[in-house]
Amino acid sequence: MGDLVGDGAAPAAAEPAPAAAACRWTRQKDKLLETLVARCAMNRQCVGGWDAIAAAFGDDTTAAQVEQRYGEIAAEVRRVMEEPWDAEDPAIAAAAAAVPAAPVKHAAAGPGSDGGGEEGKVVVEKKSGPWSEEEHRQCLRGIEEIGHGRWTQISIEYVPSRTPIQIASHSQKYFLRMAKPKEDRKRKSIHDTPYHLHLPNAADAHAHQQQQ
DNA sequence: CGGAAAGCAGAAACTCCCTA
DNA sequence: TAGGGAGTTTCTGCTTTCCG
Repeated sequence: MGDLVGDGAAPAAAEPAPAAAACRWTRQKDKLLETLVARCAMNRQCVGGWDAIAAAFGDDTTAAQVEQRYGEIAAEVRRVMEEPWDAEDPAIAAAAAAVPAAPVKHAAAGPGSDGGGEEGKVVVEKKSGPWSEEEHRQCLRGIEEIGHGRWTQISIEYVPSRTPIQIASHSQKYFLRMAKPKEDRKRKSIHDTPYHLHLPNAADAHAHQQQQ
């Protein structure tokens, strides 16, 4: 791995852009854009701004094109988040896929997992051990707002201190506990933390899990 | 267009820690 | 001290993407 995403495929370089305004956005470029923007957001600093991001593409993509494209993606995400949740709606699924993603998961990988020498790479420390109430609440919030099963996005946007695997595992335990009658809960746990989200999908998700 | 590879998510087993 | 709960790890299957 020598780059952020895309494996250095230089995606858009294959096809000459006829005009700057007609920049061709491939899925890979979108993903790279999301990653770069997320890096800026997570660092709370964006040295170079859109110019720097545009330069990172290594082709003739301009800062204006980058900004416009990100605006489109962000608008779509906002639209989805503001609408009533309907998991059946394919448009929502598509928009969810466009939510900015950062390469933070790599930070949780074992030693030597990064190729090394990647300057500026986002390194978010992933803690282990007991979950705090705040992490638990954020996790539930992520499940409620993004949806069950999108652990990677929940990790990025709601619980950056935990890896997607940790979140999946934690939610697995949570739903198992929720499935238990209260009288059977002999000990209190973090899962009993009073975050009263209605979790329309929580029960469904668990039922779904049980089916599979 | 078909096959191969990679990534992601689900499920379950294992281990450790804490509470009764 | 024993049992239960929580966190981690690993395996498996599915989906998506890339390459010939």
